[in-house]
Amino acid sequence: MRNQSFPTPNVKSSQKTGAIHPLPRTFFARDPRRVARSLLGKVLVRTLDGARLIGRIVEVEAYLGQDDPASHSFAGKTLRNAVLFGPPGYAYIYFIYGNHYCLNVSCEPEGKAGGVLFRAVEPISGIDEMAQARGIEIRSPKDLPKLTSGPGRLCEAFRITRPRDNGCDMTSADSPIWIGEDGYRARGIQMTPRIGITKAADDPLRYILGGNRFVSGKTPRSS
DNA sequence: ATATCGATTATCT
DNA sequence: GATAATCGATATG
Repeated sequence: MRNQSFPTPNVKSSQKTGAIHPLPRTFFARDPRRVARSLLGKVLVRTLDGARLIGRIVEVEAYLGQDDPASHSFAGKTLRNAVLFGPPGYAYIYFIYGNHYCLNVSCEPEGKAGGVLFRAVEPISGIDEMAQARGIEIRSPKDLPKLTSGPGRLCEAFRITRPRDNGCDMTSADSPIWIGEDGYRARGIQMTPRIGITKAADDPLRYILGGNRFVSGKTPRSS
């Protein structure tokens, strides 16, 4: 049995994509809060083994660097977090809980730490490959969020690992992982506290497209 | 419906 | 030796 895309007679606007242009490095050379907000509605592009996986960014978190106790860069530069202190627009990938990888992009000018964590994307293209990478079967549209809703899930779906992908340039369409802009306009942006942290847990540094069903966490049900 | 828990390892104290 | 920017499974109301 193989996974199969189901027909999409009425494609939503968020799932359409025309020409995709990479974001310039200056986009990332800013405060992670502004980068995070600006990244909503952009697309994450993964090229691997001739396949192109695309997801629209619907949930991110800002990590501020040396002033932010929740940031990996809070205690200073180490081998692990070096990318966060380097130039903007590069992939910082870490391994967590003995199980999962998580993807960030470095922000701020070189020398100042900061990053944005990718928490969820809406699958746009390469759904069969994502399902295979996740080891799950998509039987209905209800199953789609299991592919990429959550930082560990999206890395598994896009086959992103630290040994292979840490430090890769995310501003070039020639990179295996990059971020692009396709004309889509984000709407309904909301801010909430970040997920899964114990320090600075109340700061509203999580940015989501409100109402988008691919945002991680419990799906709100109407009464 | 929510709550709790085990997996499994890089990194830092 | 303890912890962690998570996930999926299981238990319980």
